[in-house]
Amino acid sequence: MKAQDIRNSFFEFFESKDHTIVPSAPMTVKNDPTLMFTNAGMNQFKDIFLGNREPFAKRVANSQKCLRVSGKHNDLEEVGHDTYHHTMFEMLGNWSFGDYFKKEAIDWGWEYLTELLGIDKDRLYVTIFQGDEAEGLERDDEAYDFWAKNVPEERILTGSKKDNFWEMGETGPCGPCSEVHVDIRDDADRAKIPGKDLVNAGHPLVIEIWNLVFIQYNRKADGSLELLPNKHVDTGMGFERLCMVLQGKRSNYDTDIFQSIIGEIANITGKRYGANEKQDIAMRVIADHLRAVSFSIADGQLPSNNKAGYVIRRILRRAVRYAYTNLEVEEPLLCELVPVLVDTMGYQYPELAQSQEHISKIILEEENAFLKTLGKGLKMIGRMTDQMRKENRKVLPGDAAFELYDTYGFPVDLTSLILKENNMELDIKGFEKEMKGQKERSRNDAEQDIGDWIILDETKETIFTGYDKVVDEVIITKYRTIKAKGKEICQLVFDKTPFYAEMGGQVGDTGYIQSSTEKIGILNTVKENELIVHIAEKIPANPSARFTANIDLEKRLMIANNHTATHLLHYAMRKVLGKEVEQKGSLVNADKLRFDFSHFGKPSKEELKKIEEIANDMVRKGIKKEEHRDIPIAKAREMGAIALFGEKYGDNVRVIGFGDSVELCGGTHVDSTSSIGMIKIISEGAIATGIRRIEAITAKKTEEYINGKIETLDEIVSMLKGTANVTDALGKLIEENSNLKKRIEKFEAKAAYNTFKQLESKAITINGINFIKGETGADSADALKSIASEARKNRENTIMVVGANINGNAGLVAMVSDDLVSSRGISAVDIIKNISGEINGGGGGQPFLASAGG
RNA sequence: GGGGGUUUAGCUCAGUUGGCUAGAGCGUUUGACUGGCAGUCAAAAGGUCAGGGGUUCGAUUCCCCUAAUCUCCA
Repeated sequence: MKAQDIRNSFFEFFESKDHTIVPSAPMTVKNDPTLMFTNAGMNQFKDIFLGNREPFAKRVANSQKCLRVSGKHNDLEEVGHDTYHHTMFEMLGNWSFGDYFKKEAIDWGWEYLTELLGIDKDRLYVTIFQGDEAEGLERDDEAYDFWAKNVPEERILTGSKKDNFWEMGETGPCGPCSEVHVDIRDDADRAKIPGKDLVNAGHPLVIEIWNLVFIQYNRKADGSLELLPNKHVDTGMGFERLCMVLQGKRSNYDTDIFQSIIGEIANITGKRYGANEKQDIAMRVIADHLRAVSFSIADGQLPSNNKAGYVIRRILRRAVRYAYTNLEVEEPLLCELVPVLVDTMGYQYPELAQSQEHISKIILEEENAFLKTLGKGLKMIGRMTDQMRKENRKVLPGDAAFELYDTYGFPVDLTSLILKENNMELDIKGFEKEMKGQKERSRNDAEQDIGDWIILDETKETIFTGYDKVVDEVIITKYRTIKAKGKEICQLVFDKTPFYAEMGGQVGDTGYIQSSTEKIGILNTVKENELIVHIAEKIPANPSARFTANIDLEKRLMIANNHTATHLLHYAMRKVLGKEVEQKGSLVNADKLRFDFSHFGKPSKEELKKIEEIANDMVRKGIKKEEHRDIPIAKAREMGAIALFGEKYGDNVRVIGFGDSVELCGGTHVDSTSSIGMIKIISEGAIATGIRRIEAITAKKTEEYINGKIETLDEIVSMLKGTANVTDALGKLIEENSNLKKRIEKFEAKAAYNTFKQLESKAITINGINFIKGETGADSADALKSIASEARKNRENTIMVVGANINGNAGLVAMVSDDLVSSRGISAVDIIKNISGEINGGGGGQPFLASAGG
């Protein structure tokens, strides 16, 4: 059975059980401070579990692309060394939101695996939660009973809290879970040790394939558990493992999902998979990481130097490192593999196929950059080993290796390898100590104390009224405080709010709320998943009061100007530069707008001018806003609305149109484009391969900008005595200036020579050495030095000391001609040190020329 | 978010207790050799030493701030 057929059979099975099949959410996560990447199928439903959003369907199933590389689940360092760890994987899942519970979840799970897929029942084991005394939790007898109807009792095992109690995080929904394990060893091995002894024991061929989570509790900040009113089912089945089982393989990497990629690696490198363990590891690493990086880029997360982007960069570099050491590949390799990946996965994930060219280019760029980093590191480590050899040392100190790693990004295992090749070793303990210190610092910094929500009102969803209102009557439904680094952040949630929460590049609103007794500033508004959270100055003395919420109007208007201008520029760019221009990110605040877009090559000045022209024509026409709220996404597409890849849209969307510019957008806009006044692009540049950024301003900011420019120009014109052609006049001036400079230099050199000559005529002889001294009219230390240099150029057997009044300070320069320095060891520095006391100063320099001041 | 590094000519980089009139290689321009090109030799142009502030007689060098960039940790 091909991978694609297996995926489809899952969808068809749960469709027949009245489930709605939904597409995978993007692998990159926005609006959730606790999560950078989707790491489980349930992420996109988190708000439903938390009770912040009503479910759109009671039963849902999907295949979710996941990435596990940071935080609680971090398998990165395992990947490649065994046959089943992955960074990116697909998770098949079925979900019940307050609908069916343990019975159906268990029955259907068993039915799908054994009847539909025909997995041998003798090879399956299930586990249930054994209970936990400390938590006051009992054994999950319910689950046991339902399993017992399908499975012989000796195949039902119990598991501890670690394996069989699932928690989303420190706080939040949780509950017991039941896992299905499969034993794919051959019969001889199975006869020797019974499979049930190997369940959850880390055996690569006795593995968990499905986890059924029964969410029935909520974990509070104080650690206690409370029963949820609505119980949910959350299941996850690792797709790659399932394929391995069904295709009769012993390794995930032997399935058709990975084999095409590995085949291509073998093809390019000329090495055979299966011939050599070290090379096999590298090939698995590369195949796995290629998927993670490519999908991430397709979802809009490019490799970069911090946060999520940095995680992606690290994955990519790990792959390059393995290619470099184990496969001896010293040129970009991953970028060559993208087409094969698109061939095998593009049908299920069209976003991948769409950005193929872009992905290849980005990866190529990254690979080159890292190969350069490696080259630098190799040079440094070469210097270190040379030094060690000289000093006859064999052990590289841990802090040196740490510096290589921490500051220059040179992988420590490579350091270790190179040392070994030189018959040296690494003080690994010292390295780890440094590493621990680094982690400590970061942890201390990140420490924060999140309080429980204090719930005043059971209203779940905040209604956003800010499209129509700027002031609204609200009540606080819940609030909490977060302590971090001695600062306290107060968060408020309302039943409804005119405050726009930071989203889609548009910054959050600020303003204040007021009751009959107090007024509290709102410093920012952010989204946590779907929850609109107001960051307040403080918690109100009486949180149950009624409040009037007021947004900062002036700021909101500027933001709206800039957001609408972004749409107009986007439209104009697609018109001028072509339809392949796609938005890759944007920032809209009260001061300016920033817009990143995909485009290869620099737009010409004329093109930029044309873009501005088209957008400003639309501004002047005073086009009225056309807004459609809550229309089906299919209809929006019919209207020609531009949607963004890597963005999660619900079934119903909001469409904003200004004339021919039509976009899906949740932001706030002006009623008529005339409010924008004028759009001015103030910068354009590249930020990554194939990605460029423009910045622009609108309305009053444009006026200020243009007036500022005109003022400067006026000043220049008046300085040039009102000349007609400023550029010509300036050009002439610059040329003249440079000619004059050259002439002055010549004169100064000549003057210096003359001064030298003049002083030389008064030279005296001491101990057979010509001695020249005197005060000069030089006005800078450099001029003094010039005079002394003339002497050095023209005379042997000479010592010279000259002085001058330089801006009220005494300046002295001493010169000793080269022959005296080398033959008699006389140093100008000694001379200058001796005499600088006379002028109350200090000095120094080289043996032949030294200066002092005082 | 925190730690460390980097920023010097168009490019790649030197510059060692603070003082050399700030250098090299490549590239550019010009000249010579050659039938022409490649090449070799010679010469020249090209620097607000990232920006701002401070210490000092004097800062590319030391200290502080800002920005960009790299890197590690979270």
